[in-house]
Amino acid sequence: MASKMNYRGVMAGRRQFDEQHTLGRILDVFWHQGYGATSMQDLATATGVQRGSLYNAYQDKESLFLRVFADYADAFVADAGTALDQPDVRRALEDFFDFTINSMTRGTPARGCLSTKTATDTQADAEPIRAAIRGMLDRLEGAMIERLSRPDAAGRLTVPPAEAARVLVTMTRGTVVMERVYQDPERLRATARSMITMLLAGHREPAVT
Amino acid sequence: MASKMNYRGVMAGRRQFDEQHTLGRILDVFWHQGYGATSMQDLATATGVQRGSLYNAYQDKESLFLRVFADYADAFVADAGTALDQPDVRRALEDFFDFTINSMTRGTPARGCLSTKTATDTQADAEPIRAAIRGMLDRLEGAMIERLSRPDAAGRLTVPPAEAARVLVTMTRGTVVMERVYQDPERLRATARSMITMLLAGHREPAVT
DNA sequence: GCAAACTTTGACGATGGCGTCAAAAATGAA
DNA sequence: TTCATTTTTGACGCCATCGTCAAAGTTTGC
Repeated sequence: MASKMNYRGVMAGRRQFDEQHTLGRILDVFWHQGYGATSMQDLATATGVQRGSLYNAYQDKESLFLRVFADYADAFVADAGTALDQPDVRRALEDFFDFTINSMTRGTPARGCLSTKTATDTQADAEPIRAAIRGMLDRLEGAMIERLSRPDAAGRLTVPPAEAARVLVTMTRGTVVMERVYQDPERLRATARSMITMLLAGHREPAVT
Repeated sequence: MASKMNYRGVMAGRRQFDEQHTLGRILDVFWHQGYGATSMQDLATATGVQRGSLYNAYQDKESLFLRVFADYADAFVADAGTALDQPDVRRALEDFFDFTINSMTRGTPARGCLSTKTATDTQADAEPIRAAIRGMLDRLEGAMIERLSRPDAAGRLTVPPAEAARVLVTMTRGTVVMERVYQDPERLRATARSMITMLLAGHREPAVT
């Protein structure tokens, strides 16, 4: 039952580390430091798992990144979809931007946005990584199109839903960059509100309840 | 007159390299590789100037970056201002986005946007660097506010000039990220046109001549 | 109970980065 | 002419990273 250790303190045979916990830590390190600036040693230190064990379990840094990025992307898209699922369009879009802004300003120092950091990281230009980011943004755009196509939104937009969705997704990427530069969440929210006003400037603005 | 070489091939006494040419090369390397991923050795190799000479002339990597970034920012803001200086607002904004898109898609592979790469580079988080980026974006925003405040624009905007300027600058940053991910300049231009339509959706759209 | 498969560990050599330094030589001012 | 200044060069020591590997031990299946 109880694991024994050999003369070097080695326990072996089955995986010794809690995978969920370890992957969570690893996501955190990538998120804060960025893909390119993170070494396998950084991950080993942060998790308490030896470098060799990580190589053994996950092949290499790229595979490990893709593994944790998938979890990150799933959670992000799901939460964004939840935020968008509001009866009032303006409210839905505000919640959407609030979610993205809160996500990137969390942590000390603020961790920023993993997908954007990775997208602009010259050391993360492998095709599988870029494909993963594309996949996430495509899903995000899809969720946005769905929301903007609902009856309550359609008549109020200054451009068609598909165009609007692309603008909004692009805008969230810009917001991420501005966060890095100005470190001012309130400023980001204000800019997001301006964006929403532009989008909904078209027609019949309902009274705010 | 003619420089002589010592037994090691050394020429010394005055600066041996063409500073303009060297700084141009260095800007290019930073632009393509990003600040964090660029080593002093990379710069030495790219310019043909020895590592020690670069240290001697420019102190360290950060100072060198700030030096070439200043030139880059000056040129970028000036060219953006030129693009904005069109009689028709829509045309001005289209030219503005065309300029930024052309700037980032130039080169093979496309070099992207230096300020955005740097803003999201975790290894470029020193305050002087962040201040330099802020300075450039502030100037860009200023030029945009100026253009949007002209009589021909004021009446057509769906939000006030200062708000619109901030949205548009943020949008250019987002465009940069989308370029990295999708590598499709035409897509970027289409998104920019949608953005402009949203902004100008307010009132009296003049006939296109 | 035995053998095969798996995990952990520490070490290996190669590579490359960093910032510094002294030697060598050319320049320009006194 | 002389001498202080400047520039270039190659080498220095230190440290981190990389991917791999064999040894050791545990677990599982037979």
